[in-house]
Amino acid sequence: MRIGELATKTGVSVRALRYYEEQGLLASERSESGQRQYGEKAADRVQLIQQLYAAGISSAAILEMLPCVVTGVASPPVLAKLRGHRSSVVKQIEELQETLRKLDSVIAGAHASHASGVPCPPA
Amino acid sequence: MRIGELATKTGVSVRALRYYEEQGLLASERSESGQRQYGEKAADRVQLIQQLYAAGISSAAILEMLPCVVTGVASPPVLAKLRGHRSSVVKQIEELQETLRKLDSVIAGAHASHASGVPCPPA
DNA sequence: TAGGAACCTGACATTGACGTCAGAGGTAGC
DNA sequence: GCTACCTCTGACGTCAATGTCAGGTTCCTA
Repeated sequence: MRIGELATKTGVSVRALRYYEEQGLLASERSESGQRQYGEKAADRVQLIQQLYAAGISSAAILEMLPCVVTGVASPPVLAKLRGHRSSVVKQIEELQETLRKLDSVIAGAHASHASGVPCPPA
Repeated sequence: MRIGELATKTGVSVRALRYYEEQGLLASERSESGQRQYGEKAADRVQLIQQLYAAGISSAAILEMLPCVVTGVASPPVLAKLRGHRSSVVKQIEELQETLRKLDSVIAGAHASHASGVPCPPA
């Protein structure tokens, strides 16, 4: 498929896909005329990239670990980095859960101002 | 306390603290000579701000919701936004958990390349 | 009271992941 | 072959949260 189709299929912009290629994260064949051609696996890879981005992992780090993640095989040094990322992801999850608790407590107690008219009472 | 102490206490840079004030997120008293003075509650607020930042919430949105989070009281329109943020936080957590599973499967299967010598086998 | 550390404001620089635009060429239905 | 849409490269713009620097003031300790 061409880049536009991959973009709509994955919900990622054309610009972003070209950026991924620029960073070495996403490969493409080229047609006679120079247009990018993607296979079916490309969509999965794009979503994987997005997922790693969402975990706060930089494109350089993703580049390093991507083949390992895809194949499920990594050497010890890379493995150490993967473990580092793992623990940072765990930490992020914990922090988000804490944030969630705070938001919930606000939401739960918020009925108190139904009639106040001000968006937030003064702190 | 002065800004440097708050910075070391919270692990947030002096520049960031001034930025928070600029955005209206963090108030300070000023000494006779114009230096910022913070009370004890400031450290908690800074950590709360960081937490919300980490949840991907913009400074404008934080500004809007911060008094509510602090006081535990919000009006219906703000409440709706809080719910929106809540669900985005939930989604983030789910995505991170999925990422975690993938990282774990790589880490679990990675012994296979102990002797290979290459950081990552070709995809 | 001297001098270095900490603070002030203001402004420009940086980083990463894109957005956007220009100008040119490719593709596909009619 | 016309037309509308898609794609190409290259380059500059953006945005948010800082970093960093300059030039000056304030604080604290010996």
